[in-house]
Amino acid sequence: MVSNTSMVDKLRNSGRRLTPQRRIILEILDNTNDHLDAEEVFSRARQKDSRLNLATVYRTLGVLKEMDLVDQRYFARDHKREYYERVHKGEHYHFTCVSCGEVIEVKTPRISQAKKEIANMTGVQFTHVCLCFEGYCADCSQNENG
Amino acid sequence: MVSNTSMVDKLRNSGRRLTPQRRIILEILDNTNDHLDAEEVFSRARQKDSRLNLATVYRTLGVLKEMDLVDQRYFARDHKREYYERVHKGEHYHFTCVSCGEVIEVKTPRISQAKKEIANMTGVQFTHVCLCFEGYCADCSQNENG
DNA sequence: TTCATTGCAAAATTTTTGCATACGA
DNA sequence: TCGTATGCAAAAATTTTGCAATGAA
Repeated sequence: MVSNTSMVDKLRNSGRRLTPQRRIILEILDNTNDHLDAEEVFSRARQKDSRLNLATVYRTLGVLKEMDLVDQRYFARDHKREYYERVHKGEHYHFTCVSCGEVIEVKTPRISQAKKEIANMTGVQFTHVCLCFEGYCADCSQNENG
Repeated sequence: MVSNTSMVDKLRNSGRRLTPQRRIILEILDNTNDHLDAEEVFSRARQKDSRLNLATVYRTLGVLKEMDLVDQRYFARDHKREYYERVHKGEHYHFTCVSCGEVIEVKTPRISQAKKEIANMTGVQFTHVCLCFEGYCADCSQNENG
């Protein structure tokens, strides 16, 4: 299953254990392009192990995030809910259509450019950027309004 | 009291009422440069009217946001908590120091540049961008690490 | 007078935590 | 074996909602 090996090693090398529950959650995240929230991960994981608990999902996602194996993001539509995705994709951001709810991944060099410039001018040092775009996707733009 | 008049007019013109509670909340937001969350607005408002309710604060902030009188933002430190500020400032974003918690306002043309480019390339139409920067401020950068 | 708004309390939502038990290394 | 991880249930934290009462226009 994909490059699970390195993930497994990372887990083990950090003194953590690879439990069946974690294996299930890792596999779910590895084999989807969707952006999942904890509840959705939970519901998919439950199909493989009906005793798996929501708290375990939260704890596992926390561990994976801490190890930089997954990114935790927010989307515009429901900003308070956390979504997770594997980190192997390059730098990218998300655009959420307020009409149909579609999430589009967008790439732009402007953000890291902004970071560099701000860092130079102010002396700050970035560790993280959280960015979400919101608006109408191309389809909804045409169909709904001008 | 600053440009309260226009705000008051806007409220009234939209068929809404200017209650004492709203007057208090408007005044608080108008006379501070701090970034306040609902709880903080509530606590300041309570000093002027001890019967004012937290639900009223949330409802009022919702109304003001809907009317574009205040911006609702998220900061890096506690991303789930909503903060509010008057909109009369120009386009700007926030950098939160993960070490000392300071919030710095930053300006950059790169974001609207990114929006234009993305819009041109994909046909999407932006309504909103939520962005927060996180890292070490200049002081903490020097004192803590390299 | 009328309908938007308030206060209050209760609910909703999402995430976290305590603790005894289970199990991976 | 030993300490990390799990399940469960209960708590936490933030925001929303129902409803009767209030009060701005």
